[in-house]
Amino acid sequence: MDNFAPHVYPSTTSPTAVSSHLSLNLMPDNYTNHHHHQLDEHDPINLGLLEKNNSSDEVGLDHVSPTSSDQLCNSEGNNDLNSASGSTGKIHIKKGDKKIKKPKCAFQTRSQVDILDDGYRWRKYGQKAVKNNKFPRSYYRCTYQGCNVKKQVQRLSKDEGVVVTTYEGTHTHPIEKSTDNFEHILTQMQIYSS
DNA sequence: CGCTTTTGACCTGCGC
DNA sequence: GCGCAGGTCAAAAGCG
Repeated sequence: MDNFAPHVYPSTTSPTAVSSHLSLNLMPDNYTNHHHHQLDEHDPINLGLLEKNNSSDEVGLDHVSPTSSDQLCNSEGNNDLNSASGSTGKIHIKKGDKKIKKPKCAFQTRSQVDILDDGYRWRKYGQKAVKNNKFPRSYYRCTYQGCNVKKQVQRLSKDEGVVVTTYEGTHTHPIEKSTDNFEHILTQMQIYSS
């Protein structure tokens, strides 16, 4: 994993705040109208998430205190979502090509359900067992034509109630469902967490 | 029938 | 160079 660590945004105990974070970060850059404070790398709480030199080379998510419930986002890098593996076949990145970093955001939420309806349509394309985690990590891709946004969903083994969703890239299209769905998400979260 | 999920194989990068 | 771990592909199965 030579990926840069995603920024993990603080998911809060307040569902409303979670909602706002989701709606903010799931929108493509050009849909983002407002800014909020992103935790920087000097934040001691997030160092564990941002540093890669841990015993586990996971993004460090397992090292996060579940109660801290963080949200990380790396918005630097290139937004060229089609460059990773443009054509079919097993070619991922051509040898010699410059590695292009995509923006990555990770959300840590406390929920019984792994898949949060964020308004986009996703197709699962893989699942892998993760070291030091008894739960597998699932890989999803946005099904919108031409949109190469990916996300990973993983449950923490240290706290089964915590789900980490990592978004990679930015959507090239508007959200497909009403953002009212966030209300539903939050309702679900509240139901399950009670 | 078309779309999604499952799952094993394959590829790549990194550390030793 | 080798082994490990993460990420992706693609065929088959499942489902509405």
